Amino acid sequence: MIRVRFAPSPTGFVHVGSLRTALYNFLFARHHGGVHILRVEDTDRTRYVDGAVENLLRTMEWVGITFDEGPTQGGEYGPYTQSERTELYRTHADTLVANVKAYRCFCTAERLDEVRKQMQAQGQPPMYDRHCRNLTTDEVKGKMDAGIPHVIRLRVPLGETITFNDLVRGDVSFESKTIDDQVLLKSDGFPTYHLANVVDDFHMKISHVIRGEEWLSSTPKHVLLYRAFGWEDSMPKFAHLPLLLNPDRSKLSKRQGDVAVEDFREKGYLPDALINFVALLGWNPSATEEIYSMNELISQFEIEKVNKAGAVFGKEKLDWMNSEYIRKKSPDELLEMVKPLVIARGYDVTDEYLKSVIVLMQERTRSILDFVDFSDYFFDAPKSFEEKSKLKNWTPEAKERLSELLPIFVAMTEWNHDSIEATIRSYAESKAISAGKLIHPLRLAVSGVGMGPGLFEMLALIGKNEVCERIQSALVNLV
RNA sequence: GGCCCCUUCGACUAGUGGUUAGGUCACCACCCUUUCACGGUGGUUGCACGGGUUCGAAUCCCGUAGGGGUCACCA
Repeated sequence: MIRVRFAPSPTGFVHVGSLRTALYNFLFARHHGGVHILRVEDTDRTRYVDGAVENLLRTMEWVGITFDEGPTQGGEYGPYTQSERTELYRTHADTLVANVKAYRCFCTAERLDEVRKQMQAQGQPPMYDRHCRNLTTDEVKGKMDAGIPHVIRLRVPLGETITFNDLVRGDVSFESKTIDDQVLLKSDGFPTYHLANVVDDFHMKISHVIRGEEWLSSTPKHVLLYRAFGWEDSMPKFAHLPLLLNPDRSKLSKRQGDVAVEDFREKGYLPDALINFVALLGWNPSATEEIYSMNELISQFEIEKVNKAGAVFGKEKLDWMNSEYIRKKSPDELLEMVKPLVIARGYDVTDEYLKSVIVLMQERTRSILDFVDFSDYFFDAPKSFEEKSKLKNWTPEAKERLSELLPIFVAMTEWNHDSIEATIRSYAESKAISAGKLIHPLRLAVSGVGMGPGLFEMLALIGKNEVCERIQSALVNLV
C-alpha cells in the first residue's frame, strides 16, 4: 500500500517549494491509488505562527491538493499533529536510551558553542564532541537527580558506511564518522524533526518519503534511527526532490521575490496555472506538451522521471501559462474572480457589463489583475493619456476630424459595433483618408492608451453618451 | 572548510552510444491586422572543461572546474 505524507511546519505562509513537494506527494499517491496524508510538524514551539495551519489548509484547497488523512479529517493513525504526540516520542527516546542506542547529554548551550568554535578554529567540521556519550549509569543518575536539564542524543555507530537508495539519485553513501550525535529529544521534552519524523513515518506506515533535497544529508541519520529501533525492514523509500532556485541559482528565497503561494494568488495567478507550472519544475512527462490539468498530471506522474538538478523558478513562463489558463476560462468563471477586484476599486457595474469587458480583455491578459489594471477605461473616463500614443496620434488634423465626427456620433440612432464601424469608415472615405487616421486618435481620446481591444466593440460597450462625452472632453483638454 | 548532490540554448526541459541535438517560455524578423494581444511562418542561442573507453559519445569511466545543499536543543 502506497502511503505518502506532506509534512510542513506551520511557520507562516506556504512556500512554492513546499507547494511542489506537496504536489508531488499528492500526484504520486493519486497515480498509484495510494493514501495522501497531511502531518503538521509543530514541534518547535518558538517558531509556531498562529493561524498558519488554517492558512495551509486554505491554500491546499485553493490549488486542489487533497488529503485522505490529516488533522481535519482524522484517520487510523492519528493524531496528525506532532505536538499532540509528544508522549509517543518520549517513550521511543527512552527505549533507545534503554537499549544503548541513545544517551542523555547534560552539556549546556554555552559548552556546545565553545566546542563548536574550537573545532572550527582547528578547521574541523563543527560537531558535538560526544562528551556525555560515555557517562556511567551513576553519573547520569546523579545529574538527573540534581535536576540538570538534558537532551537525548543518538549514539551514532563509529566507522560504518551508511548507504541508502534514493528514487531520484540512486545509491547515496555517507561515512558515519561525519554524522553528528544528533539531538533526538530536546530539554523541553519535545522531539527534534529527526526523531518525530522517523517515529511518525513508521507508525503511520509511510511507504515513500518524498521531500526536498535539503533533507538529503540528514537522511543517514534517519536510516540510523530506523536501525536503532529495529525497523529497518519497514523503512520507507526515499525520494529527494531537486530544489527550486532563485535566478542566481541559490535556494529560492523570499529576499529575491515572491515565494508564498498566497503572493501568487494575490497577484492574479490561477491555481491551475501555478500547479501546472510548478509540476514541470523538475519533472517532465514528454517535453512536447506544456499544458496539463491536474488529472493529466496524476495519470502521467512518475517519480523515477524527476530530475536531479535544481530548477530556476522562471516567472516568464508562469506568466505565459497563466495567460493560457485565463483564455481557457469561461467569462462566468472569470467574472467570479474579477468582480471582487472591481468592487474593491470602487467601480459600480453590472455583471453583464463586466462580463462583456472580460470577453474583450480575456485574450490580452496575463493576470487576473490586468482585468482591472489595464481595463479601467471601461469603468471610468481616462484620467491621463499615454504620451507615446499622444505624440503619434493627437495631431491638429486628427483633432479637427474628431470634432467633425463628434456630431455625427451624436446623431446616430443605432449604437453598436457594425453601425459604429460603418459610420467611421464612410466618414473616412468621404475625407479620402484611411480609417486608421480616425481609429487611433479615437482610441486615445476614449481610453487614454494606444492599445486594447478592437475599437468598434470597445466604443459599443462603453456606450454612446459616455463616448461622446470623452471625445468632447479630450478635444477641450488634450493638447 | 568537511560531507553530500548536481552540470544540454538566457529559463524550463527531451534525449540512456550513431539525431541536421527536439519542444516550450523569452527574444528577433516577417505575415495577419484599426492598436495591443491571439494565431501563423522563420530565426539567433546549448551538450562546463580535460582525458580516456569505442568504428562512433550529450549519452559510459576518470579527473578538473563551477554551482548548490547541509553541517542547531529549526524544520
